[in-house]
Amino acid sequence: MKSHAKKLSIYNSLKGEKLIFKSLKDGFVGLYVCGPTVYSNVHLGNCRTFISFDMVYRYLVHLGYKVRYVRNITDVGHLVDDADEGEDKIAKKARLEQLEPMEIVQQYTLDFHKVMENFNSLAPNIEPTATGHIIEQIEMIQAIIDNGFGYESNGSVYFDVEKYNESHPYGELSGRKIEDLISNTRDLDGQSEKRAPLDFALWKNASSDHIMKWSSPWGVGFPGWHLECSAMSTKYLGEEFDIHGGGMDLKFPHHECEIAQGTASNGKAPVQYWMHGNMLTLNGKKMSKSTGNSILPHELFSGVNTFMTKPFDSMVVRFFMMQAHYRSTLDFTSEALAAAEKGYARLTEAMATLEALNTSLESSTSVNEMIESFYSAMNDDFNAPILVANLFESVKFINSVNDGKATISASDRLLLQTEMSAFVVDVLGLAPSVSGGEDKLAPVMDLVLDLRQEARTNKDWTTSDKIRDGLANAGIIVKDSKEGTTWN
RNA sequence: GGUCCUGUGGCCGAGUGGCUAGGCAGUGGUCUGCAAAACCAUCUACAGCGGUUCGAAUCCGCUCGGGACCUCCA
Repeated sequence: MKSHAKKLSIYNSLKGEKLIFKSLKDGFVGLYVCGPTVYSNVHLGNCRTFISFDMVYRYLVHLGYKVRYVRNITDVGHLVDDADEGEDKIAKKARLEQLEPMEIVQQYTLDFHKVMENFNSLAPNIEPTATGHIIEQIEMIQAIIDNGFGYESNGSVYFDVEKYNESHPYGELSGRKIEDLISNTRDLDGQSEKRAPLDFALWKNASSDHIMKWSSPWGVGFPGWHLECSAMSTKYLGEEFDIHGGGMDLKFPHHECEIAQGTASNGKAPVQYWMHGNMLTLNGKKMSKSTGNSILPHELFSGVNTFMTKPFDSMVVRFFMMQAHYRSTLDFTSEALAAAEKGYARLTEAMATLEALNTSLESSTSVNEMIESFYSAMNDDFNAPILVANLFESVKFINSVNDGKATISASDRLLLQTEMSAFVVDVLGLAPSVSGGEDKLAPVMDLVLDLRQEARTNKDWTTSDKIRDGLANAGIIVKDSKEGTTWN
């Protein structure tokens, strides 16, 4: 464990303040993140949350924690309509497309994995599915019933929110009072199976034509949505674990229900630190599948979409996201992406420059201080934008050394190289994209640039510029400097 | 309607009771055969009105604007 690990503070949504992070078990962190519902392609807004927590995971690992990172796949259980006449999203989609539910699940799970890989997001240690944990969910429901917080009604089981609220505060995460919730609940049909409108489903009775269903002590049915996360986080991380993350929009009711379910089933609040990532906006509005205000990753990479003027690389998009704090909304525009693209190029070029930098006996600036600034940024609730700003201070320094206006010692160069790479590649997860086929191109470029250099020596500017412009048309930028000519 | 968040310069975004993040764009230089890159310098800010304070963009109140949740949502 790095000494910096002791200084990490995290904004805990439950307390509403930044607190020094202390894991339940020294050196170990249990991290649970609510994953996607695989009933359609993940859009960029979904990706932001997962990328944010990928960064969190990466930094915890960088600090030396042994992290068990669990992120679920929801492949059943989201009710499309009001809970009383609910139909699960996956089942609905399956009916529409005449497919097996698990076909839908497979298709979009693969898509999700591909997209996350594109964004250089690390796979979680465990990626459990809701359908794979029906037994665990049934057991948890039984425990909730046994403890007096759940009741059966017509083959369905509901969580008794008001009963729970008598002994535990319901709404503490989202800052709601139960009286307000009751008075603000929409009108429901009188024939509700629920005792109270606030009660939420733990298990839903399935009608005969429902295609995803399982046997349970209460009859054939399917689990309620909120339950899977409780069951799976308990199974893999324990009744109490360190960090639970997810999008801001899941705070209520989903996460509130998780707290209630965990507490009702085993008497303990499950989570130490709740973390919520903010929304990605498009045209100033939350990105959302249902409203159509969303963009898919591949549409962004290919440039085929109505929002952006050109295609953007996945690493540029990731860099762009890292320039905003995870708790702030981030607005997605073509102009902002283009700015990020240039900034990212500058950062990666400086890192390449650093490797070849001439060294001196001493450094003209404190490299140690620079590196400390990387840590202090990230230790302040994973403040990636400050880290990026501090990295650019280093970029400036590197370029100054390259210009002969500043100096760096050999040991500092090595140190800076190691740490910049650690923060840019390992923590921010920015992997300079590997372009294939360069092996064959390199000798060709050597030849072409050789010919151009001959022309330049002969002051044959027409020929040398023709070569440079021609290469530029092919997407290869040639740069001349005192040390020679470079290209990319 | 209820609860909560937010309003920063041309754009994106940090931050915070006094020391004007950062990126992109702009302007003027240096360098260069010319470019590009880089470096140096530099211009646009803290929604409005009032209050607290020696001092507020930062705290408080009001007004106006934007957003989220309250129903599936990352």
